[in-house]
Amino acid sequence: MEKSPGAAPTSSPEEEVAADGRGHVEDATGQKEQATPVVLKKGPWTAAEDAMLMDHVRHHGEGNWNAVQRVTGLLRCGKSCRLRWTNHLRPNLKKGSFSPDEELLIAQLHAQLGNKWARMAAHLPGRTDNEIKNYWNTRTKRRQRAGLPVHPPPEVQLQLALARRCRYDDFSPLPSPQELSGVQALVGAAASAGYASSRPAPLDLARQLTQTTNQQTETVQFLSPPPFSAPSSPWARPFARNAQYFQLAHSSSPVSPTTPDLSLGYGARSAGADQSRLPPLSPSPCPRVVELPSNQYAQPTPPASAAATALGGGGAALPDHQNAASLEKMLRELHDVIKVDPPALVPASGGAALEWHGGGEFVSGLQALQQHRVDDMDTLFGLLHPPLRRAPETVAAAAAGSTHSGSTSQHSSDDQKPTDVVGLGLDLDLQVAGSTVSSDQEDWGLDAVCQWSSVSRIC
DNA sequence: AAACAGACCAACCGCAACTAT
DNA sequence: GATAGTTGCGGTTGGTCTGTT
Repeated sequence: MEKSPGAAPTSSPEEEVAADGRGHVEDATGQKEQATPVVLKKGPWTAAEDAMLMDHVRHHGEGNWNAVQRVTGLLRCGKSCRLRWTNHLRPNLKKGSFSPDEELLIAQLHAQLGNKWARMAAHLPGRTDNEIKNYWNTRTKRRQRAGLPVHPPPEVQLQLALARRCRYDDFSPLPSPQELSGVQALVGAAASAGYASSRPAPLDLARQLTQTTNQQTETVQFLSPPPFSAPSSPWARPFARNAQYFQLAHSSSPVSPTTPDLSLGYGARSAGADQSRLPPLSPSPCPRVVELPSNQYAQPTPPASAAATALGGGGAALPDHQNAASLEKMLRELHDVIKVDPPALVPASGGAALEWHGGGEFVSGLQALQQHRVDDMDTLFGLLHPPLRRAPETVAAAAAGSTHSGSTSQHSSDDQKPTDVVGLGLDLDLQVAGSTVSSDQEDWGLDAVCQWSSVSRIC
């Protein structure tokens, strides 16, 4: 796909324009407006031109680009020479696709800086502003076409915040529920449109995951999107294309051995880039968090994901709704946006009510969680911003109501579940009917019929 | 196999800031 | 201080490639 810098010339004489660097160009008839114009070439550079430019820089150094034409006779304006050198010829340029780390960093930088490509490039050694700009624009376009927000989805923002906490002890604020309102908007739209049924998961995530990840303990991405997320959203499509980034990341990952856990469900394209020089802004592995059992995905859903799980985890038929198609699309996008994990854990006898009161605490419902998750959730909450920690009474309630004493390592995958609720700022009262949860984590919820009976409260 | 659409990339353009005269 | 020249930046365009219909 990538064109070589020295691609064969495609410019024809018609592509050449007369210019002396001060805007003297041919008129429509080809007549020169000046008597002695220098005809400067446009279009792709040839290998010979590259060689001339490189030779010039070698002998005269960078800068004074307008002199290149005078000194070497190269029929390119200074601007063009500078661009060519900067973007293609200068040493230490990193060619190839962006690594997941770089993509993460770009997303973060763009959220902070906006379209300041040059400043962003300063954080990405070997990358050019043009490269970053192109990268971002293609994704922006894609997302806009899909009617999705341009910036990373909420869980990515949360992920970034968590990564900072893990790696740099950075306790800057987590995304607020307000900042995460995009997800709620989708959920609310679904609710207000009367969507009260479940749909089949875009893909049978849990089953696939159960089959593919139960054998061994892997390093998994903390709060990562599900590995087989339906590629209906632009955030998820690249993920689907590069599933190796987003699934279980072995230490021997061919992609990014040093940064296996923070790849995102958006935009990853290729591997092999040097990961060793990440600037401080780049999130990176968080060993004390990411070493999770491989059955993480097969375990009960985070309360947070419960919202989306209710949409995607059930096996019932599509709703008989006149807008079912559009809703289906919307909900699928929602599913992608929040990167739903397998269906929610619920007590065998009924529904689990989980409430998140925007910036407050979990105040109810956690007793439905089982004992063996408590310690891990505590660990998780310890990573979060203090206001997001669980209320002590909730912890106690969860402990009291538990009947399991499974090992932490076995069930730490649940860490992320409550966090999802917190991070996504969802105020849910999710009821999952018709499902039972066995102690066997593989059984839960796949065939449940989920209902959004109280979803309107979100709005 | 052909047509089409989307993704990706290189390069150009215009403008603004900076520097030299 | 005014002007010209240079450099840097961001927006945009057009070509090529790839995947899909």
